Amino acid sequence: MTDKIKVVLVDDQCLCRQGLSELLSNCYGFDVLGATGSIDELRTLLDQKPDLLIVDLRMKPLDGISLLEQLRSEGYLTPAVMLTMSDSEIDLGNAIRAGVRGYLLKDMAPDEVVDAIRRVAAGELVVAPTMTVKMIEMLRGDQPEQGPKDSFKLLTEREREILQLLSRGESNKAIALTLHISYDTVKQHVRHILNKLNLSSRVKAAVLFTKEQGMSNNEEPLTRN
Amino acid sequence: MTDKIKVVLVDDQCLCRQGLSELLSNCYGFDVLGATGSIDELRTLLDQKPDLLIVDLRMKPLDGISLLEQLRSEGYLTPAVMLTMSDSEIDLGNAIRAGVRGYLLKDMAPDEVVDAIRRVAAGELVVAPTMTVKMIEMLRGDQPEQGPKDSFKLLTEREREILQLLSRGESNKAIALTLHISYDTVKQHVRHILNKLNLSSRVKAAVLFTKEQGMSNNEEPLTRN
DNA sequence: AGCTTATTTACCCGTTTGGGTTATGCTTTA
DNA sequence: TAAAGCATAACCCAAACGGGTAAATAAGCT
Repeated sequence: MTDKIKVVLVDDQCLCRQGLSELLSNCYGFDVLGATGSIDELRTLLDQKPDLLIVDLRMKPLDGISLLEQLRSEGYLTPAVMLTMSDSEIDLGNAIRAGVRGYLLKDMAPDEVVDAIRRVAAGELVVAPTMTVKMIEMLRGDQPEQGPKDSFKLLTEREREILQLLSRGESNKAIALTLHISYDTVKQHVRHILNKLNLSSRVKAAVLFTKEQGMSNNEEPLTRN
Repeated sequence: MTDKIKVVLVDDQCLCRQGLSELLSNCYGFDVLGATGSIDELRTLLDQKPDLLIVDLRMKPLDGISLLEQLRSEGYLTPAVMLTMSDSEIDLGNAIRAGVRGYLLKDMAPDEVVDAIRRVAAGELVVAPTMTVKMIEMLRGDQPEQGPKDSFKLLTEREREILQLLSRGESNKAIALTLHISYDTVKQHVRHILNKLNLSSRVKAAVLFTKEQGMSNNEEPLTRN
């Protein structure tokens, strides 16, 4: 008989943490070393050499993927499963590229989750059934995905216009003045941009856009203020 | 006898605006069409076809240079004088590149200012005496300036490290976690970065850095959250 | 005539930023 | 030894931002 599977849960939402912790603790074969939303606490838990990390994707201030990348860069290579609410293929892609061994959805049935985790621990690579469809679409090149360039096509003309100003470092208020529209409208556009590009801050949007734009146009320097 | 010089003052600080307005109004040969800190009001003033704009550099939300660029792009080519507190050679450089006909300092003696404005209106290109030194230094290549690449040399190693994370879209809190230092320390570093690069927002810093970095390293995609 | 999408505006709320200031160790340089 | 620079940290405050929600108008498609 194999040893119990030692898992550590990382989620900044206390409820999910506790829920899954309960669930796994009551299942045969699991040893929940700890459940935390704090990186520092996570580090101490890692000393107990878990077999598997179960990580939430959307966390503040550091999302699951960045967290994993950081741990990897520090030498912690413990396999990880992403457990998240997001059914976005973009998130899935990012997670896979970050090397997770599983991508599970929080709305899966409890036993499905447990089963999936068990399979990952056994070495399988498990993706939530709902997501496999999206994976196939991605691979089939339905939307070649990958290239963020394509993401920009999702934006409307106006949104691209705003993204451009945003990428020049202009504040929402400044953009409003420039385009002669209200501050609230700009905010709304920015919200849409962030949603469509699946980003969470204007800085990321600006950087992404800048990279894609290429340094083709190096005209005006960024000005103070 | 020539007509009076029709000037429009643009400054978001009411005091300076009024002060200069008073000053010029009491001088022979000036016709102050208006003094405003609002862009909309400025537009209506422009209908009176001023001969000269006197613009402050540091204004919120749109700085003087951006403002000028915007006006230029709309077809208003009225000559402009920059009147500012900043004795930074970087600001001077930006202003000159933006095509201002004069760069004056707010701490110049009143009659000097008036005189300088008169000369600009007459077609001269006037730079505050204090600043000419800096101009010469710039030209002499003391710091070849220009290339923002050089600006980064002003940053310490730590600051560059933080700028890099900042340019990945990480929040101050996330950077703090990543580097295992306090949130306040990160803020302090960011402040220094913005000061040294003469920028006013992390977005500008991120974009600048991204452009300089070149898209050489396209590894990790920006992740949600 | 309905339906969808794009654009616009507004309000509320909590978090993040930017700026000012102060201060303590540590290293390097004058 | 003194001065200067760096990394660290803390506190305060006002402004900006991100997210949720709602809604009005216009244009286009079915």
